[in-house]
Amino acid sequence: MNSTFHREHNPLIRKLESAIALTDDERQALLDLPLQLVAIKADQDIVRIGDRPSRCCLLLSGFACTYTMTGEGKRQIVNFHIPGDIPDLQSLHLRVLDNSVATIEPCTVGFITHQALRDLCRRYPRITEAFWRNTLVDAAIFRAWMTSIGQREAYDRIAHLLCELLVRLRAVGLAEDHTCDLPITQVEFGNALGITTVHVNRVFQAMRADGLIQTKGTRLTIPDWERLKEVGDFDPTYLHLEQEDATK
Amino acid sequence: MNSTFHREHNPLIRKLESAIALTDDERQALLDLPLQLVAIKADQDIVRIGDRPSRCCLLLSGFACTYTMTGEGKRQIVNFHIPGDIPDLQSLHLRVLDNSVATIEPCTVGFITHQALRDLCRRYPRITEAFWRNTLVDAAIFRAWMTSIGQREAYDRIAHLLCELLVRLRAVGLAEDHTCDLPITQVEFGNALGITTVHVNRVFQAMRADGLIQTKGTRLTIPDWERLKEVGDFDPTYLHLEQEDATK
DNA sequence: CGAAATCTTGAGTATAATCAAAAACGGTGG
DNA sequence: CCACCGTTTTTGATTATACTCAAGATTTCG
Repeated sequence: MNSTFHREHNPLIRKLESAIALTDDERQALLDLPLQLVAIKADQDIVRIGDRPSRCCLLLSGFACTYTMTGEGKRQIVNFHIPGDIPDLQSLHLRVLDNSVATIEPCTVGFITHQALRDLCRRYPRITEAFWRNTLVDAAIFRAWMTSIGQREAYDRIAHLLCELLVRLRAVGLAEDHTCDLPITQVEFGNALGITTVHVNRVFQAMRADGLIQTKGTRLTIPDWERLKEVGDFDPTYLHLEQEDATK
Repeated sequence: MNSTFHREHNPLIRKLESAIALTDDERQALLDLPLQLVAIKADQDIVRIGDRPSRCCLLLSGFACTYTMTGEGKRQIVNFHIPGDIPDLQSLHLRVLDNSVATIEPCTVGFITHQALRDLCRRYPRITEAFWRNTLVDAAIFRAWMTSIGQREAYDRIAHLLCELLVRLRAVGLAEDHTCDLPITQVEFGNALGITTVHVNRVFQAMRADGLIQTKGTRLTIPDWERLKEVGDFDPTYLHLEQEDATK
């Protein structure tokens, strides 16, 4: 549980390298980061709103999500997380968490102390920039989701989210060209898109009937990527993936 | 137009100081930042989606907003900006802008080159942190808006936004306890909240009838702050204002 | 195999959208 | 100071997307 496995840092390093070229020193410093590895069951909070954490969590395997709750008990998922993400990186500079992070399926996470991250940032300003940049891409995703939730009808909204997830998964090698494993339930899609589960279900059926998506179990296949992109009004610019091939 | 007026930096310095205590050196470095002052008319884009800017804009006076457009031409405002904000600070690390920024009323902005900001950050890591923190607070605002748009009905959504705006304006000295000047039209409220102008209007009337708000011209008065907070399910934590008095 | 979670279906309803047009407001210039 | 024009706000009638509630089917997993 408390051991440090350097190889586990790979998803993070891969993600940082997609934005900036790391020197050997910088890569080594990242590999030397002490990680506390923890396996977490499905549907468990990793961190909770109101916490004042002294560490961040690096998602190493599995899907997770960031969410908030209204006073009436309604849940809004504001982002999904895939391996390589640090869902609570903002806690490095914001004392109190204004959201919770939960697993969607069984996950392994690596906890990194703020102290270790601060030392790393102090020594390697380019790593600071890369981390900062990551939080800026998250913010861009928030803007895109807000636009979808505020302005698009449910059908297009779902199409947009599916496009985003496929592109993000491809960027970390977790999806083939037009198919991927999505452990997200219809309840969770509803929580993310601001629509009820019942309506998510009806829209999914319509999309299947229209030949836009195919599902078996958690496996999602996109028969016609161009058409899905068009329906979802999807422009991947906001994901700021520098290697363009991932977004095609 | 191209002159440098040190006194104009004040809104930025005030904002940074609300989060971290600046040393004299740091404050002086901020005062020495070269600013290109520009006056901009109402309803003009300051920067536009797709741009690859080489400078950021510091809002010195007036209201502005960040927005995106869907392919169908619908507009989503994702944030309002008040003096002291740097609406496009993310362009320092994300090459392409994925949103536009526009004035809402006549504004004065100060353009700061990326070069100058990078030099400043290199020399003063704590200023880097303060800037990073600012972008993290913006992201927190995005999360809060997403929750509102996705989960709250129009009436509560408007109440929540009015609470946020009043608290933010108080934090920069632009509002008294329970009243402020809001140059935001009902069209713009609709664009920000994901509801139509017609519906915004009907909800405003209901809120006036319920004694939740009073308006004359652009002047907004909140007769019962506690009740508005309750209706809007407003918890100011996400604004991460360290001086708590502003949020009461 | 069996319980729990997830997905699906149906009927009735509500919040908010749409479309169209009128009233009020705010600033400008004669 | 008042007339005028564009913007913003307001009103009305109709429609639609999505919600609610409730229950049944299916899948998943221990």
